[in-house]
Amino acid sequence: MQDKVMSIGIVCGLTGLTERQIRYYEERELVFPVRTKGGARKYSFDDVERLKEINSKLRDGFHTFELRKGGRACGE
Amino acid sequence: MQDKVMSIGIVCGLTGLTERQIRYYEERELVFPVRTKGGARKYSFDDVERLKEINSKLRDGFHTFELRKGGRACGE
DNA sequence: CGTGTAAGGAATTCTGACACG
DNA sequence: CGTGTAAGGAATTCTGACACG
Repeated sequence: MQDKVMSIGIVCGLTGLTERQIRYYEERELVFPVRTKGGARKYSFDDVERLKEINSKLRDGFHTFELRKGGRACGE
Repeated sequence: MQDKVMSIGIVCGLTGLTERQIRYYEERELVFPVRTKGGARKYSFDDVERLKEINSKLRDGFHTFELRKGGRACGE
């Protein structure tokens, strides 16, 4: 489930998020897709779950920097 | 594992096969990827295993029509 | 802050065909 | 038969920016 094999389009379908949101969460260092030679992002099923949780927390009022893993104990 | 989420490029990487081989196996009705709106093939991890086995059998001397599942026992 | 969009480019995938045999 | 390749087109994804607030 940790195989980074899905392109962003499929992830949008599985999460209901837009490409913009998914790329932004990466910019904020909340998810870490791998890149193909061509530069395309590849995600795992675990990433999909993580993305759904991130968006859920944001809708609950959290901020991206509060969701960064490895940080201090926040909204877990 | 049956989620059809991988594009052919990733499948090539996971199986070691070429796009040509993968598309040919579909043409011979050995694997059944789903299609995105744009027409791109999407495969599952199960498909990846199946593809590796197909290629293995072919290298053992079998022919594509002999690898079709639900083959002759069906009797049309 | 988190997300939408238009813009142009680059990488990916598609189909049908010719080739070898 | 099973697979390679060149060809042109269509769909996908990328980045950086402007916008709202």
